[in-house]
Amino acid sequence: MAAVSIRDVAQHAGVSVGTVSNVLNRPGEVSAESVRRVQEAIETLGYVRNDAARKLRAGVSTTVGFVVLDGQNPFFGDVVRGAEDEGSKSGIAILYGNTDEDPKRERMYLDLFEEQQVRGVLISPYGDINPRLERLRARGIAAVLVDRFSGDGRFSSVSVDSVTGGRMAVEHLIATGRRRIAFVGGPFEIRQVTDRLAGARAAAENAGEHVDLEVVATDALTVADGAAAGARVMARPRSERPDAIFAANDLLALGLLQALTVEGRTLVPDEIALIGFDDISFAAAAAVPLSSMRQPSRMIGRTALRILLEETADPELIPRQTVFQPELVVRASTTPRR
Amino acid sequence: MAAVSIRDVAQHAGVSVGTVSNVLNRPGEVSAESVRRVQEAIETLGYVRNDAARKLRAGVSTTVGFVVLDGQNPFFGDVVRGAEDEGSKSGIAILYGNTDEDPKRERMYLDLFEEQQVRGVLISPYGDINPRLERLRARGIAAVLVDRFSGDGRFSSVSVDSVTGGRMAVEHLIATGRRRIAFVGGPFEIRQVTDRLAGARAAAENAGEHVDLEVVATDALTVADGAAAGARVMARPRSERPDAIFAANDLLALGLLQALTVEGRTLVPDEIALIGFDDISFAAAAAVPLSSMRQPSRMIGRTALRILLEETADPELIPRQTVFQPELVVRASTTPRR
DNA sequence: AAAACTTTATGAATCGATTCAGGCTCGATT
DNA sequence: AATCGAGCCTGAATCGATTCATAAAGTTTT
Repeated sequence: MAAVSIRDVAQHAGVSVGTVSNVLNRPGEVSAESVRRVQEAIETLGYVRNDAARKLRAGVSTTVGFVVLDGQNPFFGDVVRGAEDEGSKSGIAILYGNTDEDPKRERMYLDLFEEQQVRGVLISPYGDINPRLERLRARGIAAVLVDRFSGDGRFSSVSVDSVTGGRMAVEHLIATGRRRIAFVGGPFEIRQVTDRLAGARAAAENAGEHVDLEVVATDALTVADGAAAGARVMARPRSERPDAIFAANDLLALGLLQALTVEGRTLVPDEIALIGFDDISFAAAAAVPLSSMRQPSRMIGRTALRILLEETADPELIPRQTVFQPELVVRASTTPRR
Repeated sequence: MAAVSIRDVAQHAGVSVGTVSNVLNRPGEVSAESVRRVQEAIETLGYVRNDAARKLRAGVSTTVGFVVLDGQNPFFGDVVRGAEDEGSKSGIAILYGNTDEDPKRERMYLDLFEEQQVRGVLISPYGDINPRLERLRARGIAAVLVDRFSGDGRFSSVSVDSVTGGRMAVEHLIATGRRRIAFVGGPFEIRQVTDRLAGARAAAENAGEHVDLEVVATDALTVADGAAAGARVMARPRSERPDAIFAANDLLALGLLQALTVEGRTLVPDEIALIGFDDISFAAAAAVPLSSMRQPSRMIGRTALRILLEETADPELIPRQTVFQPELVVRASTTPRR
């Protein structure tokens, strides 16, 4: 418990505590000699700033909270990594919370972050979270929505156009000759899921000819749920199966891929084409390399954190919506071997 | 900035600040009436405890730092998730830092966590980190090594027996008839890598007959490095290639799997058997389902956090090493189709 | 040489929760 | 009636960094 405080440093350097604080925070206003002496004292005593005291007095925090929908999903791993990179430029650390699509956990983490008085919150929300975020804002804690468009414009957001992404995915399936398409995804409390489905519907309706679009609902966006959905599809007689599946994310798609096999032979892509969403790094390495809608995940994280810091620096800023466009990545899972 | 402090609550409830604090921290010593009034005041004013002030005065923190070697690796995602689960039981949040095998970043995060005066630190270290951790300990911050055995017993650790894992993996390769084995992994600053190699060497030496074991070094444990290593192997004449590869982790193995193809046909497992380490959830969904050494990743995280909390509660505790055994998971990548 | 600035340093007040020595009430004990 | 103790409450002191009004020293201007 060798608690070395700023007072000890001041004493050792033969200056006042105010001067030490100035060396730490605005070295320009201190003489070179004092800076040298203080720095030497810091060195020899092994002084480390007490962030709690700093936060208490100055009201500034060096942590940002990040509430993530699904920590297991490499997509969010990449997003967090982007935020982390951007944060480390300015000494910001990430307080991390994984909700696993559970509103209770979501609330818990927001409470925790409020107690911590984080500088701001990045959140990929489950359901409607605005009232809770408004309250944080009233306390001076900004929030930026990640991977979710802020419909009412009350908060800044960084997202990918999921509707367009859904449309592009299904257009691709139609272009490669598929007509009986299934959308696999859920729960529908997650906005990205409904958006991707909406885009898929639009594509099906605007196709020149008739296209079936059925919805296979899942409880969560995981590999296991994908496999379960795939098993349900496989349980049907062959003629009633879709000839293409658009999965709401790559985890579901990888699960589906595992399930869509008969006697060791996969039905993908010949009988059933399969496309996912996110283009996580494992999509390319899948049993059948997976076509997917790529999101610039790392850039989403970087951008979200940058906007958050800008907004906390200047609270006058008006919320702004940043929307990236997804990119179609075609691989074997939608390319029939002739 | 409606900063509601304990003072406001006290005033509203008509009691002193001391009483409010007591209601918050030891409600048993306060009359039922006071508890009621204070709670009502907290409710109506929307009071939230200021963790910075609490930390400053009481010296207790509700955050734990977690320094992770590679945030992109789903294995660590699982470990973090385990720690998070265990922490949320007692209102502990995770401050997250990803070093990406960079000692500078590792130091940066430890500095940051020290400033934050976290309750303790979980770390999967790169290279030798003991002196730095000793310093944290002197400051009252405990540390538990994750996924790394603490050789000198100075700190508690939770890990998997990597030597045994390496041995089991190579024994499996030998048992399925392979004799020219390559170990792909690096950098050797990472203890797990050297341990797995040591295990592999032991297996090769103790095999009844002669077994070749070559080492193909990589710069990092990523899919990209695995692919690069695979390309180097493929550049050799066919007769000089190994007939089995043990990759230091699954990311490398997945990269290798991508590289080990000739004209669209994979050499795995017929010409080259391939086994990884970690059994991340994507191993099963790979192009050729990947054999791997499974680690109980989530349990590692839970256990590490539990031990950390126990140690911070009672500093007298002696460091202890928890070692789980890995489990061989055989899939197609080491099972030759006859 | 006096006046007017600059530059730099000082140290007390402050942030909000916790702690703890001391005080008050009221019923029980002597 | 005096004393004691239990139960509860009070409020000042405290944690460590920052801030800011004030002062001291040094430099330039008149």
